[in-house]
Amino acid sequence: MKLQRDDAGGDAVTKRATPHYKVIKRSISDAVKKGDLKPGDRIPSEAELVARFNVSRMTANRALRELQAAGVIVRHAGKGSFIAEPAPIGQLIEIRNIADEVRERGHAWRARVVRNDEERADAETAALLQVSLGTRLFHSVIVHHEDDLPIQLEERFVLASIAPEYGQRDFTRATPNEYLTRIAPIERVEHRVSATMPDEQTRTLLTLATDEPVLRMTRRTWSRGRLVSHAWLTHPGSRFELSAAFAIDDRC
Amino acid sequence: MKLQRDDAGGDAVTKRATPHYKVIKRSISDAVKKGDLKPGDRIPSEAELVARFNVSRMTANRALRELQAAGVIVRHAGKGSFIAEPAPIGQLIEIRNIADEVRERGHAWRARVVRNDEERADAETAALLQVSLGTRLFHSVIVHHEDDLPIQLEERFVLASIAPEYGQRDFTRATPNEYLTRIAPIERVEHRVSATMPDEQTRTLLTLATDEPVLRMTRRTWSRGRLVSHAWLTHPGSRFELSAAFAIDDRC
DNA sequence: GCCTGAAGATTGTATAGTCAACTGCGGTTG
DNA sequence: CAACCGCAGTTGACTATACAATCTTCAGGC
Repeated sequence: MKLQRDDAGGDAVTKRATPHYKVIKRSISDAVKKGDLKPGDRIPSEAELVARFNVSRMTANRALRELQAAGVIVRHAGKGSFIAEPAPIGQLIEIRNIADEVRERGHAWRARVVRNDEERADAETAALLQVSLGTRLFHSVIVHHEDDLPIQLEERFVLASIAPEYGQRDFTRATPNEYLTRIAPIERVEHRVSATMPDEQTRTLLTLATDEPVLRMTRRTWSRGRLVSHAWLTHPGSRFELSAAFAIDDRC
Repeated sequence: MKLQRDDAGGDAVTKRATPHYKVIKRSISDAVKKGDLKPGDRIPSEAELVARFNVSRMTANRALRELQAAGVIVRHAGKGSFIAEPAPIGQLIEIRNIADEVRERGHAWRARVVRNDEERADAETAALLQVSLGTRLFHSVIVHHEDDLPIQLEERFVLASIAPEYGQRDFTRATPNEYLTRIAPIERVEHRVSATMPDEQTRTLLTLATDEPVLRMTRRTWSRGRLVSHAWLTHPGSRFELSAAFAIDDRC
């Protein structure tokens, strides 16, 4: 007695039945969105879903397991499944690759390499990269343009041992970020964003007005257990915005 | 011929076997981290995993399906499974509730409510909330302190119809954000972050030095299909940083 | 040479059942 | 009364099998 994929409705609609596990997922996350189910509420057990939707337990299990992975519900063996507290930890903002972002807006991305030298870590840079004095580093300064308008100043320090060819790369074609993510699998990234007033050199390179503040992002990346790169990404406050949208639907 | 949960090793270790599907997931994501598998590489099919790990196809399927959900691999019926491109869209930054954040740092959170009035939408606010002129709104201005030091100015407009008690709430105890997320299920949130110079009132309320820039976050939230709140969250550039760390391990 | 169609590989979905581990409850026992 | 035991409900992990949809490959026919 096999279900033939059109069991639920039974009437018209021969086009394409939605999978059973998705039907169950939707029925629950819709109830959450409508407010019928609130955080802490108990939801039907797998056995009850088996009876109500006429599916096997594996199918009900898959629906609930995916809802748990999405953070919609929490489950506990022996007790049951319950609606989760709503995203207790705040929202997320997306940080993109500057070149992709510019191109996606339909503009041309251009980069001017101000410097790209190999040097030995002094007191300051050794602290930044958590290495000992004299460690070989690359130090690059690049200005990124959107249609000839400078929108990002990138100053970056990279461990020479992890990226020996960094000094020879042509960063007018692909960003250091693109190069580094390709040669070294990134294990961890840390971002910090703050608003400051630029120093004289930054003001010149980004052609800023005298009173214009900048949005400065500090990005550190780890690979194979080591901190491999430290970058300051500086944007004119007037010509750049970090932005992101987050929709609950993504979780269902 | 049932496997008794200690099949793999067979020798010591009676403590607690890791589930088979997790063993498979780790073996693949470890190979990605070590660099043995690179983006675009083909990984064993479900049938091959069945043979290699001596599990049923459903178990191999679960491992691969979860790796796909995590964005580690991409799968295509008829072709096979392949290592995904490395997070093609950038990293994510976390945006937290200001009160939680302050408390987590071990400091006291305090709020001063500068105003919290009901008003009718004028041209400017009607545009912000995408409503018609004269719609009833609440308009609140709150200064958040970390141990008596002002760290956030929150100016917020809220649809009165969705939160009729907003004007009576005591926001020195719980933030508007906490209140709103409790009474209305949030469907969508949009954030924009930029660096600007503050106006005179902002400078006064946050006790800023004359040349100090601010980090301004614009947050809009939707509930039940409507834009219900528009907020400007303004931080002194010198006393606040958005930050976030992202580890690949989270996906496995 | 080129189109067609069959076969095989691969993933997607689903069923039916098993054993294990955890939780809460009620009844039994000391 | 309190401690213990066992049972029912629940989730977690797994097996074995089945059929459908999609894609590749290759042989056969024109």
